Amino acid sequence: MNIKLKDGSIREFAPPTTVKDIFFEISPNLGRAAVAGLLNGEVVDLRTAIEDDAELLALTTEDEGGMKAYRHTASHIMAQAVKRLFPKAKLAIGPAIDNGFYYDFDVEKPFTPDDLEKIEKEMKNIVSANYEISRFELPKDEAIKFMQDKGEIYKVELINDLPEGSVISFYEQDDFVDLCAGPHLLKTGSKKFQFKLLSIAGAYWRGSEDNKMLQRIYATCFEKKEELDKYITRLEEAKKRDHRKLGKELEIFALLEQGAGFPFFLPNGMIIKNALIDYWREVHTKAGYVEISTPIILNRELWETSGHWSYYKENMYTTVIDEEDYAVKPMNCPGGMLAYKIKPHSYKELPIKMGELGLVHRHEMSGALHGLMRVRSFTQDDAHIFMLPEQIKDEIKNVIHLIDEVYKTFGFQYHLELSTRPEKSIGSLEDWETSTQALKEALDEEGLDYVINEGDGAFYGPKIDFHLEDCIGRTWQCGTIQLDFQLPERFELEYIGSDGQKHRPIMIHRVAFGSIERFIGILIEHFAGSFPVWLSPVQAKVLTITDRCNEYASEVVESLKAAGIRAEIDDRSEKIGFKIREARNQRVPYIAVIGDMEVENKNLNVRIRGQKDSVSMTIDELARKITLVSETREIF
RNA sequence: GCCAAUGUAGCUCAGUCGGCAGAGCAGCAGUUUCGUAAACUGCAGGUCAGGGGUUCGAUCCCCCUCAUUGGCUCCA
Repeated sequence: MNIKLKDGSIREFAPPTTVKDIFFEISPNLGRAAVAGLLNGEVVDLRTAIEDDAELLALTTEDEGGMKAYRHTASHIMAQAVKRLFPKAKLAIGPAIDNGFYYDFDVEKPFTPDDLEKIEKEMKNIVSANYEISRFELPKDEAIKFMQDKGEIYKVELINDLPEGSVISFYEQDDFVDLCAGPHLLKTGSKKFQFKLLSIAGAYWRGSEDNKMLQRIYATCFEKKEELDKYITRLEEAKKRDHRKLGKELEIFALLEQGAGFPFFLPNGMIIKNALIDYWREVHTKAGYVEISTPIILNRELWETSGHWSYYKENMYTTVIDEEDYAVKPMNCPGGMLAYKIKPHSYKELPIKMGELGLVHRHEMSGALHGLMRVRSFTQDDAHIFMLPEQIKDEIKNVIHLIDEVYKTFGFQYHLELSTRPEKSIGSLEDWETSTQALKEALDEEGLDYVINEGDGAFYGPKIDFHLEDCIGRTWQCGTIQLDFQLPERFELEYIGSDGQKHRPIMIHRVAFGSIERFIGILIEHFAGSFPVWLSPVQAKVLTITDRCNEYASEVVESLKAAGIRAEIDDRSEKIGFKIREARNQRVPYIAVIGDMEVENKNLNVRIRGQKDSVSMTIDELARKITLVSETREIF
């Protein structure tokens, strides 16, 4: 395990043997440093133990394991506070999570925001009291009885599920005892906890909607006040960038109650959407794709062939017309399969890359809808690639390159995940093996890092997912490359090989944006509304200082428009400061101001977004600059 | 779908312990002609999400519906 030392350097660390044994016994799941553990039968602060070791200087809580112990101890403190205030509350689980922790409770009445304040206050009392935290173990039957006596039915269920003979540990602070694998800090006030209760939410017991819904309290927790503040500032920053807020302000899209989950795209939004589509076509044409368009509505027979009618029906919009069942497409694939089948294909044609910007509709659960990120109708930038088995690796590489090129255009960082065969799957083990191997080799040969998610693939084939990282560190799964063993079978796709025999092609689905609507949502947040020039709904705005300049200003706008630039005039009789404020709020990248001086000199005073000082230039200079920045899709 | 909260003017939000509904911004009409992030005056704008109930009277209390928001993956 690696330890971060006081001087910031990282070094390998073998825990002292006496600590090591217990250390891993206490926190088998962490596998990394904890802040507290057992040493010679006693709970100790491991950091002290480590500091005592001549070779080791410090184990910082920047180490994830350490932070986990903090957060988990904080969750116990919260549980204790809740038990004090609501003695009837039953405890479920309370793990540490990214940036904080939560605890699930079964309470008669759901918590209110007022309760949160009270709980937080009580937690602070517990921290101030600085209770010792001690650990004890019980055999399974006694552990069950212990929790039964306390009426903690959820804990009893948890213990029941633990394997026979396993060590069942409890942590106790003051009069509060909780079943827990640890690790924890030594005292409830070992360090002043920097926490803040964030929200109340319903959550099913063990995540299953068949179970009772419990009340979950989410909280954030850090070691240092500055870290907590930083995290809260980040949440606020994310809120400012929220695409739902900016989408409304910048008139990009609208969500109306007449169509929950069906976004309306407004003129500004359509400029962005069309610019993305133009770009998409440019990139795909260059990469040898052809484009098709398949119908939105198709009959039941097709969806039975594809399997959607039996497996996906509850998410599809269906209707009966002339006594025949129809469904609105939730995916483009079945139509794409039919398009391939329209004529016989020779091996010489493969690979065939058929792209489709397909509008799909899915009946998502009402509670899952979220702005443009989770909608019920969206455009997938889909493509199906039909190929020979020996073409898999190269084609995967081509797709990886293409998606990489697309993401770089927006300045996105991303990471890759490879998902392998799940337990329930179709296709022969041999097919899975060769195709998973092809995906791996493609990634390895490109020298790419990736995470492997064993058993996380689709039932019909392995896949590579692209997870975008936006500028405030959140990740979004967008691109995906999926092999599919199912549809070519179901649709009996064929090609004629060099042997004159019929063979089944290998097929992949892939998307780069994923959903154009969602991608726009991500772009809004990534750029905080300040889109690159090529996507900006208004690229240049011409502002007049007095009415005397209106005529010249109109000429300027006309010549910018003639150069293919999206330009607008603001010749209202308002003060220049006011007009500039509005143009800036609209995130217009080039603001040209025209007063008597500019009319006389036949030039412009231009403010470029993100630059402090304005510059003088001619109309031609501005037009050339915008055209260049737009064509190169520069980001600024 | 489930739990909870929310829904008042185009936007952001006050308000009514049940008695004719408010502000700022935006809009419109004037005035102002101004040099880099908010000029001034006036006008207009609402079946208080929709439906039902209780009441002399409901935007407010109760019920239903719709929509929105935070969650429903993190396993003692």
